[in-house]
Amino acid sequence: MFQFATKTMRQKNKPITIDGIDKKILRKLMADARTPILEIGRHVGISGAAIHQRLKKLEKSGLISASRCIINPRILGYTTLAFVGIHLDKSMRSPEAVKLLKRIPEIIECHYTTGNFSIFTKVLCKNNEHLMHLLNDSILSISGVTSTETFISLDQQIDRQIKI
Amino acid sequence: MFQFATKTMRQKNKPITIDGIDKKILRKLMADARTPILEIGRHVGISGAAIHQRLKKLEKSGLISASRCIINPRILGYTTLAFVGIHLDKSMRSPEAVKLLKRIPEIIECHYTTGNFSIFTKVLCKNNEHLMHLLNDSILSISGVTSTETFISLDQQIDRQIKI
DNA sequence: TTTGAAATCGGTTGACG
DNA sequence: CGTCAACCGATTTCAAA
Repeated sequence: MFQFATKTMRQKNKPITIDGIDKKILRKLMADARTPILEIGRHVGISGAAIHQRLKKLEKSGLISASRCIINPRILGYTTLAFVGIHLDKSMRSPEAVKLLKRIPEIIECHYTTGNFSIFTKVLCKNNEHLMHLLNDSILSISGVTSTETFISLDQQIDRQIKI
Repeated sequence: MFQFATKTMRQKNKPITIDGIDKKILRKLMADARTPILEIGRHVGISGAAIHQRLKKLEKSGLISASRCIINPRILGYTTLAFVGIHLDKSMRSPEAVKLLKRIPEIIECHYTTGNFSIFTKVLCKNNEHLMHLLNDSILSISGVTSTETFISLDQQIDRQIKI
């Protein structure tokens, strides 16, 4: 099976230009990472060997950065998705805070941001009570975190990658 | 090759309990969706056929919802990631706005949220100038959108799925 | 870049413990 | 749930166009 290189295996990225065939390959694999190379080949009208080579090129360029199976958190009882903006005391060094945030499994994204917050996170909880404990017991207990603002996702209407 | 079922093929989700072997399978596939079933089998110490059966179970449960290859937008020149909160006029029906937002390819996430915004989005742009045009020409030009607030991601420190 | 062929390996199924 | 065996299809490599 064609397998994408891991980070440590990967060489320095090469500049790349992608054509229509590359786009078709990417679209197929963005929809289903396990689409067989031969099936892609039949779809775009060239041989599997050619798809294989193009895939190696796309991978070396860094454009394909990973392939993941996507877990539906609802099935595990995680039904609350929220965004949490974090205000840090100006005496607090952000990297320290982020180091501690990385240990909190409910935090699935964390960004340094411009605007009203020092740090902006996306979190996944079982329910609102779980979210409350996450805020009070985990996030607000980090020294330097002065306050948070929470935006609970009531319904996600769009979830997609960059358009190819 | 093992391929995950598409949405239309999938049956109604069944309740599920997952054990340690299931967790190992999931972790492998979350890291690389193209890991061969036989390799997973060698890793956890059971046959490929058994892994195959478990995978079908995990898929039917809905826990594995997709498998995607992940594109690195930077390679295509998209270097600006931002969160944009949107305020809607109370006369505007949100579904209308969302319908229009879906047509904007730079918007990769869109949520109805609690808190200060009607709608909260995640957007991907080539640079700050592109972001400015997205805000002024695309988002703010939607009728009912009264104002936006932008949080540009300066650096993403965490990006992961739910912990299994 | 693409191809076809050859060799190797993986996915899938069914019968059975 | 698990194995094994058998079949079929996919991946990978390479010489050649």
